[in-house]
Amino acid sequence: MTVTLADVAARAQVSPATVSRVLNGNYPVAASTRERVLKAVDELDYVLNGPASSLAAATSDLVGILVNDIADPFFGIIASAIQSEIGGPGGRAGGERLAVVCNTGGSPERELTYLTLLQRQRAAAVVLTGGAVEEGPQAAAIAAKLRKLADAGTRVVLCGRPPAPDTRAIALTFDNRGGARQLTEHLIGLGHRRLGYIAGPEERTTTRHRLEGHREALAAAGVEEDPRWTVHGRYDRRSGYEATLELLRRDPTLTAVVAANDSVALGACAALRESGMRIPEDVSVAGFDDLPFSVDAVPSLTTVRLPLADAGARAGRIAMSREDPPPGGIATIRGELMVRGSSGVPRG
Amino acid sequence: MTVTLADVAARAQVSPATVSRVLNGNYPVAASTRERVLKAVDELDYVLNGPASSLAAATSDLVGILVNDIADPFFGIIASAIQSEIGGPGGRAGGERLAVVCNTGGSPERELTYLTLLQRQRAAAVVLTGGAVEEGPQAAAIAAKLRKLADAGTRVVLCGRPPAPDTRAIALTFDNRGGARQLTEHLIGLGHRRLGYIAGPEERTTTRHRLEGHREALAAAGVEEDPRWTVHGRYDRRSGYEATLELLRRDPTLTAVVAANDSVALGACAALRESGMRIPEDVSVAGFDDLPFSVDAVPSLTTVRLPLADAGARAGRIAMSREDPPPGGIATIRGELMVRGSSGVPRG
DNA sequence: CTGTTAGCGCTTTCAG
DNA sequence: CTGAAAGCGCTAACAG
Repeated sequence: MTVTLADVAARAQVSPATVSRVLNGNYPVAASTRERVLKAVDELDYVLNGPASSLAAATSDLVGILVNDIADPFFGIIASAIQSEIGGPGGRAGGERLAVVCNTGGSPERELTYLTLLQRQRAAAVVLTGGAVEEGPQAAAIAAKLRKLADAGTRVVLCGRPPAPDTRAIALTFDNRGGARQLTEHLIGLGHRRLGYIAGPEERTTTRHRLEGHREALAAAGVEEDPRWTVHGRYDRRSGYEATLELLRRDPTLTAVVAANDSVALGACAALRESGMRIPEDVSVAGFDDLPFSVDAVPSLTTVRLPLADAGARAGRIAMSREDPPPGGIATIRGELMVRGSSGVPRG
Repeated sequence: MTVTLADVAARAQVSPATVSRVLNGNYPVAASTRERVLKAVDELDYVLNGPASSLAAATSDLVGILVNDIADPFFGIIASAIQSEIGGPGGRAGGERLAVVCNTGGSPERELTYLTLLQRQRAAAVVLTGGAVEEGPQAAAIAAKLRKLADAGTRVVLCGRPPAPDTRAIALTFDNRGGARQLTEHLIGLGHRRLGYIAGPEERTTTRHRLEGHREALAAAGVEEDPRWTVHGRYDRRSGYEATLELLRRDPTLTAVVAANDSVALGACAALRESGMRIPEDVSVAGFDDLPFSVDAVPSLTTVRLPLADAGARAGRIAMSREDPPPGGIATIRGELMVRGSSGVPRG
């Protein structure tokens, strides 16, 4: 029923070994033979059996990309960039690699499951994107898994994620702390002293680093922080909306709201507007990431631009060994403060 | 070096077959034996070899999800819903399936490449999302490929994509034509007679259907259309921005702009605002899809809501054979008109 | 309920 | 440059 390599060999009057060699293009084959084989492949409409090939060669063309939330453009942009560097020719068997993205939903359990699945498939490389969860037994299990993957020859790259010690994983980390600090310094420079902060989920590294940067700026300027000014939520719009309402309830005198990311910031804007406050006249708002929609929000959003696509592309090239890993296996990627319409001098 | 099933069998003092059986859980095994095997698996830190397993069983746990643009939440939401129905237990070997999303970038060539790659891997199912390209040799090649996949036992489901005749693929189609028609009828009902239309890329089915719906409404109301009122672009914000500037240049008397989707509509809003026009007082704007950000745009966007998550979930269940396919293999999913702040009576 | 026995389809030395 | 042969690690009858 299904046509195998042996069928192709028979039709091209060569041995299976030869067919394999032309298909993989990793061994000298006479031009005339190659053509004959290719012709047979075409006529028979032959499709290589991936599992058989992977089994025999003990490697595969699968490359996994793990993201926390596939519906969030933050990850979409990174994943897209990674794929563009991976999808191209360069793999074994036919030249193409199967770059696939796996949606973990931010859950360490699912992350672990996907890593195991990828390990089973003997993936050629794995790229983990976005912040990690730092606590709980899962965190250690994930580190252990990364180590095993690396030991088994799978290339492991972290993109927008802090380094994982003792795992041999290459890390391209965003300087979330520094970016957040710059952003809050900007607000303080404008005269703000009462700043609300909408943080992401508690246990994530990204959340912690951004919050720390914010507090560093506050401390450096001698601004005392009120515990009521920090609220935790998720990295989405709705969360920003709700958190802002909560902040306003706790302290209506706030003059600025700093959000964990741009989506949250837009939710914050909506909540402020509905509460009858103007942006930035009454309250300034700032986001993080500089996703495409942030420029033409109304008013346009002050935020920190992260070079998502560049970082993703670089991670992809490193995963494909087309670019050398950074010295020490760790690179820190800085963000750039984008001052726009949503931030201004405080009212009153 | 790497531990195999035979090693586990030796340690648990059973045959390899038995180990396989407990791992796959598809065959009766004595509880005591099972425990012994599981213990050995754990102690040896054994990981199933996916390729070997797939080769022997002639199937795999891979499920492919093809999307046009992974950075677009439209696809992210669908993909996420599909994965949530697939990722769960239910596969062979260990219970988990590897649901992976492949980013085609809207290119038929890459779509074909991914389908071939998935075919190689003997994927259990493939879900194609979003509009298709209808012309060119690639279109036929893709149909042929889908047929072959189905013949080889891979379940093929189309989600938000028109049916593919003679391919045995199940289709969950969005009623783009009907939704677009309703939307334009709404605008006409408000009194608009000079409507600009920003269409998507020329050759896509989604583009064509939405445009046709728009024109149907126009024709039904006896509104004559000026060819200058239609501009083609991409499905993104920037495209909406540029197209709107172009429309305004061609005919400054337009009172409404209908966009191919919500992202395009937001770009249109930005362009209008920069041109000094108020929404909806001077120009009404309408989108399509009702993505999450559309409600709290300013003003909130009049659009057509597509039940993206529901459709994705259903596609996922059908792909997993957990839900019966619709009669005839085709289901049409309607959109719902959402009238919001961006549309109003025409000026003057 | 468990063991034995054949392969699944391909890659890869090792010869020629 | 090409062929022969020996597995890769697992599953699936088939017996017991």
